[in-house]
Amino acid sequence: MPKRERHKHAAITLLDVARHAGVSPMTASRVINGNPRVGQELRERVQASVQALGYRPNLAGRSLRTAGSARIGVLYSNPSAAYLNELMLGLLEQSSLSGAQVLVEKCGGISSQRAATERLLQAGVDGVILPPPLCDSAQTLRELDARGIPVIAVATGAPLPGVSSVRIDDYQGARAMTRYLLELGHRHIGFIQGDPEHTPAQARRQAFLDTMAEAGLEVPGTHIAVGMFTYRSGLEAARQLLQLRQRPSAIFCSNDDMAAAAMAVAHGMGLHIPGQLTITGFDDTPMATTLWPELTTVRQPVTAMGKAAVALMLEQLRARREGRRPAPTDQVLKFALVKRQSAAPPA
Amino acid sequence: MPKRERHKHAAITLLDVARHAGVSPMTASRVINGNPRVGQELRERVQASVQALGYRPNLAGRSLRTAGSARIGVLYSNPSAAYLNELMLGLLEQSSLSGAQVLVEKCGGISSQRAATERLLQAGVDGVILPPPLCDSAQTLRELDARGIPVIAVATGAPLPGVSSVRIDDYQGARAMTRYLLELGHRHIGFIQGDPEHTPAQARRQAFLDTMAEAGLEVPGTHIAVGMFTYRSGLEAARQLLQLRQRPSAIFCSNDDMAAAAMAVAHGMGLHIPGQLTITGFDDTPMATTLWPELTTVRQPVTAMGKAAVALMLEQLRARREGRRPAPTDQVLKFALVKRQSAAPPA
DNA sequence: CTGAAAGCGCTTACAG
DNA sequence: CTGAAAGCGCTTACAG
Repeated sequence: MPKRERHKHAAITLLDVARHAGVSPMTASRVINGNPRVGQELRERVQASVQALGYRPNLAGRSLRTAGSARIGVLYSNPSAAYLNELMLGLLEQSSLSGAQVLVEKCGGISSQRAATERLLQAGVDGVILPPPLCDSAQTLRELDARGIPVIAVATGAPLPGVSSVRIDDYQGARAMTRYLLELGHRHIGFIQGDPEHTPAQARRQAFLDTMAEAGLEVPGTHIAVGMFTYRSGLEAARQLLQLRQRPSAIFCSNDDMAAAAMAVAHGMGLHIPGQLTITGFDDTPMATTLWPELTTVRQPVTAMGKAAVALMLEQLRARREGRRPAPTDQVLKFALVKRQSAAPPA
Repeated sequence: MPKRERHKHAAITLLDVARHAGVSPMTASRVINGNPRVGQELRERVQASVQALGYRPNLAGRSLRTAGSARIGVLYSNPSAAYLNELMLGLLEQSSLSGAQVLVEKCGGISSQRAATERLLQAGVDGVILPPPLCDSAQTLRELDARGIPVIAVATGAPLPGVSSVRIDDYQGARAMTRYLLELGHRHIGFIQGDPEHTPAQARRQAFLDTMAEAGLEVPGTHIAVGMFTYRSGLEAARQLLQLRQRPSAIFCSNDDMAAAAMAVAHGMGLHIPGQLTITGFDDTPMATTLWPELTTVRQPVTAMGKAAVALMLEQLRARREGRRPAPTDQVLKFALVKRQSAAPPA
């Protein structure tokens, strides 16, 4: 086959594998997809052929039949660039793996939510993924539900009944961080909270207060500063906390951006971190490892959450196609307390 | 058709459009792909139908025939998380649009480059995209070339002859920034350079020196500090520059991470930015708008570069398939000088 | 300029 | 447990 010769790296196809193993394409397909209804011997022969030929499935071919042209809309409104970036990475990676198509729409205010939703529906999306803060927008959720479009809320702090979600347990995450600070010996801990309208901010704050209370520690109102999750708001909040007569020995910030700001303020005041002041964050964005000292924070696996959201959506669409009614799923991924250099016992 | 009724949002297919317009699927396809060999009237009818039905092509179907299962390898070694993130976004977006498949391999040292390359070839990739710093690795380039695998170098500072690349003009970018600082009235400008082994670092440095020389300004050796593109190295370099007897009134940092570090150091010394000190960066990463004051920097369109790299690769693969010998292309995207709040005239 | 036929690689029913 | 047939949505030759 001279035509094949020309491009030396023509990809191996399922047919090649089947021939090499001496089975039908169907059997090869079953083995590759982990279908258990295949005899031991054939299974092994196919697996060996896959190895030998270095076979990798062609996703276009697969998706044409399977996830079959599933279209997933992403409606976002105003998250941080870094966050959306990481999320999209997971979304695109998984959809490219599963052969689904991703359509992205941005919307500004509430008014344009309607228009953006319309555009997505017009394009024939089968389901919609909602990153924060839209994941908590009752209006958007209602509208999509009315059209019969399945929705996955990503990173909500309080999943609504009937809505599927992919998230971490913000409450437990903030609890773990608070406990860690207590274990280090801190007693006067300041807290910078995030946008009060966002459910994750609420959960993190509540966890902090509860955990302190359980340890028998009272948190004076002055030790809670309200930020908006932005660096700039973090500057203001940190100044507030660090100018107190009795300065806290540690500041727990509701996200990394505000922690970075707190660090800048502390450095500006000549405070050594973590020698004189412990600062911790939440999210583990790329910024956390850029800073010096590197930030102790709670890792939120954003990319993995993006992948999970697509996988979950595909699963639900498949269920619908088969006539089942998929139950709303609340998928909670694991957070991790990442100990770096910005936290230490109090002086 | 009861089956169709069940999922209300079944996507419109090319066949639907063709029927709606009363033409053959082929004609519809031609119109959608901008093929000029279609009569005016049919063209308009098809376009109207596309609008009316809200048709969006199914990429899986298309790619199966066209970009036809093209596989693009990405071999990366050690860039910053934020950079890789942004680049991958473009890579995945474009490949998902074109229906190409992306396979990613990470390699550590030089030794593992061979192994990683092997793995990609084994998987049947048709071409390889090389982000920095691998884009400048003569060894990797040679190896892939020997196998007849086309390569696209991304963001190299000095494209090698015979190698296709997608990049910005680092020299002109750094030149524009230097000119801007001169226009603001700065004469004593410090420079923090990046990893001396990286070609973009070299180009940026040379542009700074040349532009200063053209303005008749001598740059004392003490005004050049060597960093490694990392935040941490930026701290050290900034301290060095700010402790000079005659402190520069502006510091031009070779990337945003080091600029963020310089800001932290300056704030630590109680210097007001930009009132007492101007600081500028390069790249325009998400960090640039997180900081306060927001960073004046040179925007490198990383996501667009990722898209362009995939598009270029697909074009070259197509040329090969058709028997042509694609000439090496050096695609230079536009940078932009982004003026924010960290730069101002000297006091 | 327009269209009928075939096929990209894979998997879903349908048989045995 | 295994396989022959058909088709997902699109586009590439091949005709006219």
